[in-house]
Amino acid sequence: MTIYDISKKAGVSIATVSRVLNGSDKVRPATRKKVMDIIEKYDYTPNAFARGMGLHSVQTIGILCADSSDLFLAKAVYYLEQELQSNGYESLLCCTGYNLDIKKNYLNLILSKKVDGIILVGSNFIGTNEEENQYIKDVSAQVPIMLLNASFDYPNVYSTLCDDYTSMFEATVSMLDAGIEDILYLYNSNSYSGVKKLGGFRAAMEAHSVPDYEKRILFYEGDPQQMDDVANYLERLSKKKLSFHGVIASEDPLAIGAMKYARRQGLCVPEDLSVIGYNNSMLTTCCTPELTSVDNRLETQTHQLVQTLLGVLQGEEMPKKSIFSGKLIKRGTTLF
Amino acid sequence: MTIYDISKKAGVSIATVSRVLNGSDKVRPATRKKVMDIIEKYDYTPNAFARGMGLHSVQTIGILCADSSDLFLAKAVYYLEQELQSNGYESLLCCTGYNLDIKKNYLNLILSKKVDGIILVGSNFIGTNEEENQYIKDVSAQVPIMLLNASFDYPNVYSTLCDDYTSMFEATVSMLDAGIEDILYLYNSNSYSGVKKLGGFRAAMEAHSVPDYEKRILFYEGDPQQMDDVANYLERLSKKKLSFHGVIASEDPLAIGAMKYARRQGLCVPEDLSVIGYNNSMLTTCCTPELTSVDNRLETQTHQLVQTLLGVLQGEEMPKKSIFSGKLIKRGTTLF
DNA sequence: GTGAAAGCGCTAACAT
DNA sequence: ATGTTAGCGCTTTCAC
Repeated sequence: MTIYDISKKAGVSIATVSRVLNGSDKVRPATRKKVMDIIEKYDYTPNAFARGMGLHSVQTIGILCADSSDLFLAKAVYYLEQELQSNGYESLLCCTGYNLDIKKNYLNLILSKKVDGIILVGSNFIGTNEEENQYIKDVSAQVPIMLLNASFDYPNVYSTLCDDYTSMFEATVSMLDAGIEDILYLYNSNSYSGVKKLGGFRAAMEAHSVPDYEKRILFYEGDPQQMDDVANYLERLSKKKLSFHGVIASEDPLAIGAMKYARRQGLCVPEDLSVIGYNNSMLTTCCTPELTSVDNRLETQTHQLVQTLLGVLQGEEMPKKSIFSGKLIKRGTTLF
Repeated sequence: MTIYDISKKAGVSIATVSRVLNGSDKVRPATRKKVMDIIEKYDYTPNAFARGMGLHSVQTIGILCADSSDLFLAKAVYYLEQELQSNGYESLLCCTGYNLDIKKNYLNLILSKKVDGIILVGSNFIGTNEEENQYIKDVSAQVPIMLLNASFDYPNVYSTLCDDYTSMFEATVSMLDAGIEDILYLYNSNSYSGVKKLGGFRAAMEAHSVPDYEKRILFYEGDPQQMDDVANYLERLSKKKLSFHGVIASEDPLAIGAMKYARRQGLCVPEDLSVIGYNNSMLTTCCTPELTSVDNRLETQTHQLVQTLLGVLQGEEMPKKSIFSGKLIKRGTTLF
């Protein structure tokens, strides 16, 4: 069923059908109804490809994320999808994995679909050196690039993020103020936000003149979602006489791993060990005691990101960078 | 930059460029190289819309799921995406929400993109009466429909699922055999698999001649992910003198809610209350004790689904229905 | 207000 | 092995 079939059945030209389809006001109501009836009767839907060819925009946004099964990313994608949808945009999702070359390919692939803009979800799309980020510069020449939870200063690139540095700084200070100085910092990513968080932690330790804190900063290599493995890792560590009475993790699952470790060691949380997670995911309320965690206001972020994008697409001047402060949600794994 | 520009610069016809682009073997290597060089030099990417118009297939599969932030669905989507990708297919994801009309719209929308097949993730796409499922019949006339975790017998509709009936039957029997008869069955969906699970539970109760079990079958109306609310719900219930020493839930979060309830009441899990969840999600290892749960072999399912789809697309005759048995993963919330 | 006709960029059948 | 050309289904001038 094509526009020709419909026009024939309705006794009008294809131009008129097209006008009805696109809501032009230059169609007599009677004609419109006649055409609409046929369209509905035959359940006709215009071919998106043919349509996209003529059109400049097809009201579609490309969303790239490394792993849609990650709790944080999945939620972000969901919010974005909903927000875009309610603004009349469709979204095209690609899960790229964490490999740089594959990410590049996907970016080009999604670009060839004539998307109006691209959202990169998660800070893992931004590398630390210029060369790594070249592919973003290239693409930004064609469509606006929106970064969620990352920042990159370049024309036509817009960033929306949580102030992870300050959030982590404050979370750390809370723990220090509670008298815990031997804090283990557990992280698993050197992404943009990963670096910021670590920076915040270090700054807090410096500000409190904690001696020798670097030895308690640990990069966890494995899959953080395997919380038992995280616990194993910490057990091995404690045998090496590295003592700690607090754990701050860059992600909730790592924090849960620390809680598992504590349980195995017969340590009480929070009396013997305080734990703070990050992301305020649903995991925080699954464990006992419930996990104190930093909320990075994901929903606020996604909302703002889409608003900025819509503005940009309408040619308005929009802020290049929107930063929201995070918030420590105090639950049962901390005494303060 | 179009195929015409490239052909001009390379001094060949557009047909030759097209052949190079599509990897035809009827191009002399020298010609191919000449064209490729130009393509790379100008960083040319063919227009996907123009391409899609000519082509019959664009190697794209539409994936519909109600809510990509649901732990189970997110994981399913992820596996599917990876599997399709490694077989040379792209995927187009839409999150539809749970409203029937919106789901229908999305189906049509995704169809208009000329996808080669459509995967409906989660049993909430299949209703209990014929009329609800009409939209699936309509679409199946055009492309194969793959159902994950649901079943619907109709031409060109293929189902891949876990034998939820038997899995739930066996899980229930395990608990009954352990001497617990007053089991609370907590569920929140009357979807295809929801109905199967409940059926399995009932059958087990019948088989053990448990009296009066219907009064302990409870439909939870709220959002199961809000586990505190689930606990509240159960507290209200226990005040109404409904006693139970076991909880079987149709989803892990509901089971976690039950564990929260137990803790508030000062009940020990599993000594005073046994709990079984469903889906074997990552939540099962977040709580204490860890949650016994039914594993529905999601990865096996998604693998099989994609294999079946690929077969169908190649015109092979494939099984209309693939059923895998689930498995009870015993952890700390049960004594058996 | 409506129709005729010229593209949009590509694929594929056909011709050479 | 390569070129020519007719569509694919739609949008959008430009006439009427």
